Amino acid sequence: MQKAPEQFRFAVMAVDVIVLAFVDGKLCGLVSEVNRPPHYTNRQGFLGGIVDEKENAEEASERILKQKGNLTKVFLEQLYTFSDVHRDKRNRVVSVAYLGLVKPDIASSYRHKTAKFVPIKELKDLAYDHTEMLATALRRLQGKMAYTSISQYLLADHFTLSELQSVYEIILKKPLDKRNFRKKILALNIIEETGTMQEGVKNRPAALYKFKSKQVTELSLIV
Amino acid sequence: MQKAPEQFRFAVMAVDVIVLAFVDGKLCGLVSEVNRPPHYTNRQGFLGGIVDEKENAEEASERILKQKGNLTKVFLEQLYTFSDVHRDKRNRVVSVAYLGLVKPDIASSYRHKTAKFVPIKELKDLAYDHTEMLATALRRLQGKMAYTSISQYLLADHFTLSELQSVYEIILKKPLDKRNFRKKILALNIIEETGTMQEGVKNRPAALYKFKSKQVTELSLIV
DNA sequence: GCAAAAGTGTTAGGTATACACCCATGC
DNA sequence: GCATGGGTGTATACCTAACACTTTTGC
Repeated sequence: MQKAPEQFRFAVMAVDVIVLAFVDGKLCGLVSEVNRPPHYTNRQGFLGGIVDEKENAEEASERILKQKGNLTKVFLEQLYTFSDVHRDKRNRVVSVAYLGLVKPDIASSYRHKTAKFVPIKELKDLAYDHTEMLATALRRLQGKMAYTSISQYLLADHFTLSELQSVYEIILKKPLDKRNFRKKILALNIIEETGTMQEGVKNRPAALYKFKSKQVTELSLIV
Repeated sequence: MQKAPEQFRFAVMAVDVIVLAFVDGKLCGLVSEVNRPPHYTNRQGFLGGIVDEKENAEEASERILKQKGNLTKVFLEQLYTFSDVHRDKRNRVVSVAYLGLVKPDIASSYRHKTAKFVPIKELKDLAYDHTEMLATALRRLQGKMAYTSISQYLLADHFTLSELQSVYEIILKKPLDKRNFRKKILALNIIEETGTMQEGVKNRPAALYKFKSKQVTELSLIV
């Protein structure tokens, strides 16, 4: 694929990935330190980078997660493209933002020399326009929780109904009635019992469930 | 704003606007002829163009609609960014696609030397990846119809309940019960009677309604 | 008076909500 | 035996869906 004439290429094409996951029951974002004086010093930002010649934006997101965070097989969904002229104070960069979701078993054992999961409540004053990106990601996640099975990417393959309910409660920011939640989610017929139980917990062990399909499916409203 | 070093700027940043409107009761898209041999000859495509140095993607969309279609004040919403390496066979172009909605009174009297509204059923084999863009736009519109007041951008300022119902039926592709539709839409409290009636129709004149707010508001489900 | 679209209520079935107690396990 | 979270059913209010006839106007 050839490049267009140089005079038409004003902008750098970048991607940023807002990777979210539950760690210790808290919703966290994957960030690393940003230090680009003079405009951005000692700030945190999501992982991102420049799209190269031979890849599309989603492929770039995957590559960058691997290179800058040693993460693979992350669920990705395109969020929004941020193109304001001054969104990066250094020079013109247009960024296609992706939402990334990681299962809690991966996230809680995640260790990396630069990137780490930080509770979203502590993510203030991020570099570039990443605070706005985070808000966009949370809005999208809230919306999708209500009518899709996207929650499966925030849970281990086997999970309890209480864990599933907790994901809903934290993302939707409202408490749900346990009996009604169970009735509803079981009626949707998207999860099933694995036949196994929790082990090594200090209270009554819960039954473990799994999603029937690994796809995100559209549903009549969950909440 | 300075440009980034040339070697990072692989792609051209473009926008394409999928402008939709009702003309004669049919949902139509605004297209013009595309003739870019050898890859694209005698095809139709949505209006689009290159984002320039001093504007963001939404501003570029507005400028291009004005320049290439003499259209202003179009409702715009960012749809999706198309970045496949070969989506434009000539050279690497990343396009931020926008959904544009135009009211039927504007669309039905629209005349332009190159652009025209064509029923979407006749829009086959569009240039570039514009067929995929159209599908994305229709999906988005369907989704938003169900839980927002976005339909206001597809209706004249004053409209009848039957016109409103027809917009829903055509976009959602299913017939709705007249009595139930009226009950539901009035209960949402987003429209009100203007106090005026249709004139010059050859049947019983209908009451005219208008939206209370010019914003797109989120609602509990309409359908 | 006929064609065309406007306008209008009721009923039945299903869904959502509110709510409290017993159970299994580890320590 | 106590602390912790797991698991379960019912009654009511509300909402949804199905359905047909009369009214107003132009011609």
